[in-house]
Amino acid sequence: MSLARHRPWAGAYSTEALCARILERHRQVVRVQKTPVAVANLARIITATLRLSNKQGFHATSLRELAKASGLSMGGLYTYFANKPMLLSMILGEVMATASEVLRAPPEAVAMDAVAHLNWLIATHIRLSEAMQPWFVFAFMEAKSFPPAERQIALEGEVDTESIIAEVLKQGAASGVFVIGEVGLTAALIKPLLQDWYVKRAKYRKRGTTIETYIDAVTAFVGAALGAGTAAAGRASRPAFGQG
Amino acid sequence: MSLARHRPWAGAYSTEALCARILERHRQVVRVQKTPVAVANLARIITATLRLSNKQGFHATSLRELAKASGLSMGGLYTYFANKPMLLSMILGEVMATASEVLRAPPEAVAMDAVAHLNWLIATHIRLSEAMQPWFVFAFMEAKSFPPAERQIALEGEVDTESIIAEVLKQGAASGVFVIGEVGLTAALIKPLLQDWYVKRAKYRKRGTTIETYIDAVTAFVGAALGAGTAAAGRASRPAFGQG
DNA sequence: ACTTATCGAGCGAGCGCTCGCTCGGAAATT
DNA sequence: AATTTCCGAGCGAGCGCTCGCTCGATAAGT
Repeated sequence: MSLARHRPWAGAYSTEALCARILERHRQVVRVQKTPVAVANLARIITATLRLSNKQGFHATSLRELAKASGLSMGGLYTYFANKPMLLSMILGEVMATASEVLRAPPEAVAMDAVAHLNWLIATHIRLSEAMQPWFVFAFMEAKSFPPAERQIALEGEVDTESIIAEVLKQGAASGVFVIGEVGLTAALIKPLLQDWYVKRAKYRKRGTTIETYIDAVTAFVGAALGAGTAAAGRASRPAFGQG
Repeated sequence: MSLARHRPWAGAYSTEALCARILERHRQVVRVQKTPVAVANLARIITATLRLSNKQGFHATSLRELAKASGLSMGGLYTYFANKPMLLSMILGEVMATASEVLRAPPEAVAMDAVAHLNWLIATHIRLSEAMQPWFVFAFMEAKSFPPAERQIALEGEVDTESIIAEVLKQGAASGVFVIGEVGLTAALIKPLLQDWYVKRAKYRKRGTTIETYIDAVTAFVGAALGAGTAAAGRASRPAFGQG
């Protein structure tokens, strides 16, 4: 399937898989012992949290609503987290960890060539944010109304992504394939182009823009802006996903 | 002063001026009769609302907090709006109206040339969002957790700006100064570059990026992406502000 | 000039309600 | 029988919002 070829992580980044990782990370606070039960319920809780929060905001979502939507009771919820902010923190942490992990592991073939590497970063970031769309929207929208400690994590996530981009830009500028004024600032400008796909998803859906079209558009736009010789080289990144 | 030259609206878009316009628009709901008193108090209320909401979210800001911060009482607040959502709506409406008004009134000299027009749009949008920074942040962050009717207004504002950009792109593409795949999608990609300045202001402040640097960077980035012959033409837009 | 009547602006305790969170016991599993 | 899981009524706190009230300024009456 072409869909599978483009999203080799369809399984690896399913809600179930992500919740299993969250459980690992918070084993001492989740009071339910049986792992399969815990993962299943966590998945129901987090699915409901993402759905309701992305509609009306995390703060405006009450635990009673959440209990009803997830099929657990008030008390049941509290066997999975100690308090409401911690639920937020669980989701946020998982998004940050996964994003950093994925973006820091480019295929070898791609890492050698700055243009290919940048195009891979663009495509990968957008596809990952598509696979984990509700998670990314949540992290983006809710991060600011968070206690300082956790907000710091979110901020670092943003800076982290940018520094990955900046690193590639630096290499490309050094080898002469990119023409860039200031590397850091240019990386900062590329980031919102990647985020727009999930932040304003409704808009693109209404426009009828597919993810492939969007990736191609961003790749071409950024490529042209950086003076990369062949913007068409963007296409080189796609087959690389097939081997995942 | 160079600052005044770059922001001829420093007075026209002050909190006081904006609140005076809000008062006009909502005369029948504000029960305070004396205009100077009403404007002054509206300004205190809205300043406090923007400050608290941008820190912790509108929903998380209670009217008791707001009363304390604005120097009015609970009852006093309710002589200026009928209910809490309406306070939100007042602010949102003012941002949308002002943005549309300003962006739809380019200087004549600029409107003739697509490149100059686009660069003027970029610079103007960024400078307006700087002058009204708390307002823009508020509109961006709070719009989604709003009743359908008002959310629609926010959405239309977004679409409105994009269609202004798209119109200029279309002209430029027709006259051959821009090389653009799909006009609508390209306009959609330019928008987040304008928004990033106020959405992630903390980041740019930390980087030490000035607004002039940012405008130049976006202008150059977009210019190059569109294949506009002289990206340096961006500078032509700035003196035009002096005449305001 | 002095008194009195009127009024609009502002106050804040208190209403009904929902919030996040707890805990003793029922139900299910082993 | 023992242990684990899950339930949901109930707690105090805080919410948006109301309303009877005070008070200083202005207007009217003398």
